[in-house]
Amino acid sequence: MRVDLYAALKKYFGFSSFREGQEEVIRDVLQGKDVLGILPTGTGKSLCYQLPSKVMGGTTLVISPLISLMVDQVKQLKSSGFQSVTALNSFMDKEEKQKVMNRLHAFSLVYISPEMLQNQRLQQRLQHMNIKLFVIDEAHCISQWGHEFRTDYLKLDQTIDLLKNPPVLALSATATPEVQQDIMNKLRRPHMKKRIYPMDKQNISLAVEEHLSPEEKTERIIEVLTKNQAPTMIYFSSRQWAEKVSFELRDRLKQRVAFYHGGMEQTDRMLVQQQFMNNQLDVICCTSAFGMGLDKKDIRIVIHFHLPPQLESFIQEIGRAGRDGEDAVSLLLFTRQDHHLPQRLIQSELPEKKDLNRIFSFLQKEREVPEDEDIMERFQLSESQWNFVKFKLEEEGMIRGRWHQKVPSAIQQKIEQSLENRWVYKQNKLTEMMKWIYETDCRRTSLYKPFQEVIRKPHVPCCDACDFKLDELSFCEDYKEYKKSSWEERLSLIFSQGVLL
DNA sequence: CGTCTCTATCCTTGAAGAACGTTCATGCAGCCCGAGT
Repeated sequence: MRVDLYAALKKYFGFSSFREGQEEVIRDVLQGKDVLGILPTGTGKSLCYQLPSKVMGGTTLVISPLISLMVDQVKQLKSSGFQSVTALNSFMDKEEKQKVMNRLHAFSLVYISPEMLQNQRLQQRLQHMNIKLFVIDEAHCISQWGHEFRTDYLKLDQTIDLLKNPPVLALSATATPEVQQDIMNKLRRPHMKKRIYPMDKQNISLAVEEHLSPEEKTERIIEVLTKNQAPTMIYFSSRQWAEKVSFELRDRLKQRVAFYHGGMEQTDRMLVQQQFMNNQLDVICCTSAFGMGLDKKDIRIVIHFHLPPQLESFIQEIGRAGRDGEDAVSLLLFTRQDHHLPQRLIQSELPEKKDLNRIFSFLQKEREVPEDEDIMERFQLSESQWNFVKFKLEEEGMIRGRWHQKVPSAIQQKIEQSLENRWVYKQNKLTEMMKWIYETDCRRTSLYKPFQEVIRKPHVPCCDACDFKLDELSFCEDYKEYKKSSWEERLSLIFSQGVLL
């Protein structure tokens, strides 16, 4: 198929040139290749499937991890003139869903969650459609969330088969070679065309500091944010701490501070995010719930109050700073005890060997698989722990719906082995993170080395091991600009962004 | 000495009620039946 890509780009999107990587990915996709695209945030990953979808016709299916991401995308596309776009999700009422389902073939872009994709009715519907392209947005979720947390991410390969193997495009902003391989393995597409672009941020200075206690960390944050006033994110691994520190900061800083985590009401979450976007809040104390799909360009400071469980998470989180290309800073604060928290999180995520054995012998006796809640209650398992076991049993064909078999010892051993591997993997990831915080050589080099061969020279002071001194830093954002604007301007800003629900 | 933890989606298999499109499978015990000794 010969297409004038530039004409199409101009016609449908109004741009006259591509950003780095877009054209290469699109050409591969149009040639029907399976593509793994790792493009840095802000390069417009969505264009990589939106343009092909226009050119190829038929339907492009986009797997997306968050309803809010899907809704944003659909809203944005519709406002720029793309009509045949939809997002199937649980927020739709029955009627609307039925309506969309009946004319699903008429949509050129369909956004959907991996969970909903497992719906049998939907699968049957999709089987008889002309699916031209299967896109996985935020594809690192396959590797990062698929194994325990959202195991439906590991079932995508089966669905792709069911759809008679359309070309697959997996997109992400951060993936180590290891994660890239895992994505390809889990999709059972070992020969994807790799389009990998550097992800080291040349405008972020890195600093790590050891402290003696959480209180000392808090004092340090107050010190830094008193001197530097600019949009700031502070990452926590605990909801409680996020709230606690946000109250403390609210009392003692000039800046407007709020917290954000997954335990909050949807409406509160949206409110906080919108306020932060509109510069009505300066500092957000958040857990990892905040960030994916966040498109604020002028975040200047990202602070880590706790240790992320792996370097990938850390890189993703600091990558939210300085998307406008201007100078930004990452500061990680740790104490000698801090590895306990990620350690406990790993434990709560994976079952133990004895849990496995108890489940196996239970299935030996029982006829039916109980409801998820019942089995979790019975064996005192977290959702992730049961998800892990359940998926492994399904993968081996031991469970299908309500039915199950007695698990032969060979398969028991196989599952035990994969559990063991997973423990080792997670443990190693944490160790890698720990090693990095005690690193004495250049932090930039050691941080990005696992991701890419060549690390580019930063445009800003590099890191605290090189030439960066946090105490000499002085961000002083000018908030006047916003405060001056009239209520009409502010209102139109709010309307143009739109709100979910 | 005791502390004590993150991330999201979906309610899918219905069965007597209007609007194209589609249609399928699991494990196992126990029973019946017919063939071979």
